[in-house]
Amino acid sequence: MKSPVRQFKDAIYEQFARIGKAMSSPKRLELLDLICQGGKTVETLARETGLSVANTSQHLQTLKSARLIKSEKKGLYVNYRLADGTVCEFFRSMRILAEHRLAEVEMIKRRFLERREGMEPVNRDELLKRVIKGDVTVLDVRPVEEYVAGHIPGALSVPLGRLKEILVELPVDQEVVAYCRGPYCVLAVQAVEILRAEGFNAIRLEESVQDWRAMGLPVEVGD
Amino acid sequence: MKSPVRQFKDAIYEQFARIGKAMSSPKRLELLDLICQGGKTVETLARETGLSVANTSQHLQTLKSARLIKSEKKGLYVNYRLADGTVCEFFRSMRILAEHRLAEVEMIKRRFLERREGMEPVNRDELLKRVIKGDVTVLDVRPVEEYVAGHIPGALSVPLGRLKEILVELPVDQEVVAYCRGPYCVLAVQAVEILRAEGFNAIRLEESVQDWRAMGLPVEVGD
DNA sequence: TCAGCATTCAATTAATTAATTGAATATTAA
DNA sequence: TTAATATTCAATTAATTAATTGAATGCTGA
Repeated sequence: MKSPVRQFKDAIYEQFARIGKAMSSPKRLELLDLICQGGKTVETLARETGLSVANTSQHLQTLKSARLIKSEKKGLYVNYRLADGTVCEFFRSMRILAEHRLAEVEMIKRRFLERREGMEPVNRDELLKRVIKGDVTVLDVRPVEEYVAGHIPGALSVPLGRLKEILVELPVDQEVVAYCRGPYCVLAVQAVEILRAEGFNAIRLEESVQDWRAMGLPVEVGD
Repeated sequence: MKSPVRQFKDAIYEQFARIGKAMSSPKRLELLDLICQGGKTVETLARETGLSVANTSQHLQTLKSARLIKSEKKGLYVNYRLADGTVCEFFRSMRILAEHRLAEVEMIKRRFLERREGMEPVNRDELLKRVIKGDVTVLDVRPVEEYVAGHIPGALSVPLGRLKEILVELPVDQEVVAYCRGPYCVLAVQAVEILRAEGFNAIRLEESVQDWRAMGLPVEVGD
């Protein structure tokens, strides 16, 4: 028979572990990361992650039962969104801890990016300063909904698929900075490749809107 | 065949999930929480958590392979300690997220404490101010090693087991504040019970040294 | 009311993980 | 060298979890 103190501790740590369990599956983390960019339907999330819809739905329910996300039925679709802004901050702190403690993360990133061009070392603080100052053209290459849910002030919404159509409207004399969902999203990498092929002086900003917000900088909502 | 982008994402989120997996077991979280208080041997950790030594050792190796803790052989004993102060901060942010999102945590705590006395509502900010100002007697009722690893400046090390011997040395006119490993550790609760039974005006500080540090307050190391 | 669609549920299989036990290893002191 | 002790390893069992499939539910517009 367990002592009351032991029962209490077991019960408490079991609760804490609900968060850990929810965040112990790679696919669930990918889903959560996507949901940090704004509410999404099951189908959208399934498409983005390469999971089956049924499997996606199950993972979402796991996240939901850990109270990390909420769902809301809108007509035919179910929209999943973060339960709370603090969940996004927590996910970010997990990402940062992993980057900090697990050298593998940096290795995987380097191995992936080294074949792709446009990834020469950039002075990130310097780049951020120029973005803040507004003397570069900033492109948000995520889907429009994510731009609407929150973007860097002054950024133009140019989803990757529409980038080519829009090229002619960009000022040729100004540097172009593309950003997406963060360091592990490849949309901005691809955007920079396209822009450079067209002769633009383009560069990628690794930071996401969430990083931007975490740095205490203002985020613009809507279009 | 998976696309290179998918391979990249799978690899990255798999790394993130290492942290989540390590933190998905209640017992492992309890071990990690204990290690946040300072380095400990396998045996000590096994005793504190009620796990078998072999089982404790296995959990510790899981935490170690996620790079959350480090081990160091000291003679006959193996000492496990945090890999990094940021791990403790991360654990704390998980605890706070759980408290914030999971109403069950508050319920479990209330249910446990309501039978125990000395838990009437306390103005926590007010209490903290008095502790900071130093016009109360502050007792650190954790084991001595934990006190040595870091304690609230001005606190006296009085491990729970030795509290009764030391009672006569306490000033009777001053309020006594006891603290331990945080809100889910019961040492300070028990200390307050003993102190009150002896006629002291005693109160529990829920905050741990880690909370104290996180609030930007100084922590004293050594004795 | 019916057809079409998004999502969830239920059942199955495969894979992973926790706990237990007893043996093995490594260090220290006799 | 040996005995004692702390820890880890290896093997087993029980439990949990992920992915898959096909059926069920529930909403919308015809």
